[in-house]
Amino acid sequence: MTSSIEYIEKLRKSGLRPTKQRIRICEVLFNANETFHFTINDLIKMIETNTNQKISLATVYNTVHAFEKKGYIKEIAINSNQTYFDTNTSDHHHFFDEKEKKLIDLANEDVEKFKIKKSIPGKKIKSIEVLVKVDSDNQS
Amino acid sequence: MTSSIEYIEKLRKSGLRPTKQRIRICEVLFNANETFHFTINDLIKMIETNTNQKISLATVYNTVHAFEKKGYIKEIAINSNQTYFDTNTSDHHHFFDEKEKKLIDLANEDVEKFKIKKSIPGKKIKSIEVLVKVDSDNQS
DNA sequence: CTTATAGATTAGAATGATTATAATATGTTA
DNA sequence: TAACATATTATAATCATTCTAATCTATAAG
Repeated sequence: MTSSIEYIEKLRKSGLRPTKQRIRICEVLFNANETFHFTINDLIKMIETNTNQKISLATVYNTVHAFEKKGYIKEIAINSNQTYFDTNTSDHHHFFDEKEKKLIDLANEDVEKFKIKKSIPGKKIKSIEVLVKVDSDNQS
Repeated sequence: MTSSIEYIEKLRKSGLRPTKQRIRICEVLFNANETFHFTINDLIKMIETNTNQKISLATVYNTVHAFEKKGYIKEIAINSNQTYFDTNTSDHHHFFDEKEKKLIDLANEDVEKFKIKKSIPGKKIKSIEVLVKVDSDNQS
């Protein structure tokens, strides 16, 4: 459990005004014991849990994008009609079950190190993401 | 250049009726010298080039999904508001320039082989996709 | 060659995530 | 405390994608 005072500090330090809404979103995202994946909709449901405070949809989008820009959360590259985010900002990868639309962390240590042997002139690598799509074992 | 007769065969063989629209889409997708990446919108523009034939948006979506299911094209896992497809169905990876929304092929040979050291009970691996996000060299 | 019909195409409406707008509220600095 | 830049909000707008249900067509059977 991190107190809201620390979130206020955190927000201020990165140039984001510590508003009620942002602090609440910090609590929801960063008080959990483990990191997790979420969509905007998931987040809204979590925000509304144990609170009668409601946060406008627009604010949730704005805040999530602001947090992403500051590196507090990461967007995950998958094909889905909804955007998935991850509170685990460390370097790691994912399994994705397309049927259940479920993401599972794949630690960096669980992927053998590999190098990209090609480069693009004028461009530099920002990130490398491995997405392992999985399917149920029992094929019908 | 593949003649439309071959596309008719190809479609019939996979249980898809060879309609004017599907044949035209085959021509656009598979007559090119090199494989390429496209969105539905790109495809519509290509279809309308050099032809006065118009294909309904719904048909383009239906056909693209049918072709994907048959394995003629592949969907690429990236974060974008639009879905990207690839006429290169072989095992390979991608660079992605988020600013320019541009995909570049990354051949399998250009990625060092690596193993996934973790598995998920009851699930089996369907595909492994590496996405290398790139950025302009000259940072402002 | 006709006909019957399952499957395909179509225009347009519906959906749903995301973004824009512009009015109101609030944190911060002087 | 005032002034102002920034944030929040409800709502509308956007835009890709999917749905609908009417019309059309490839094809298999007679």
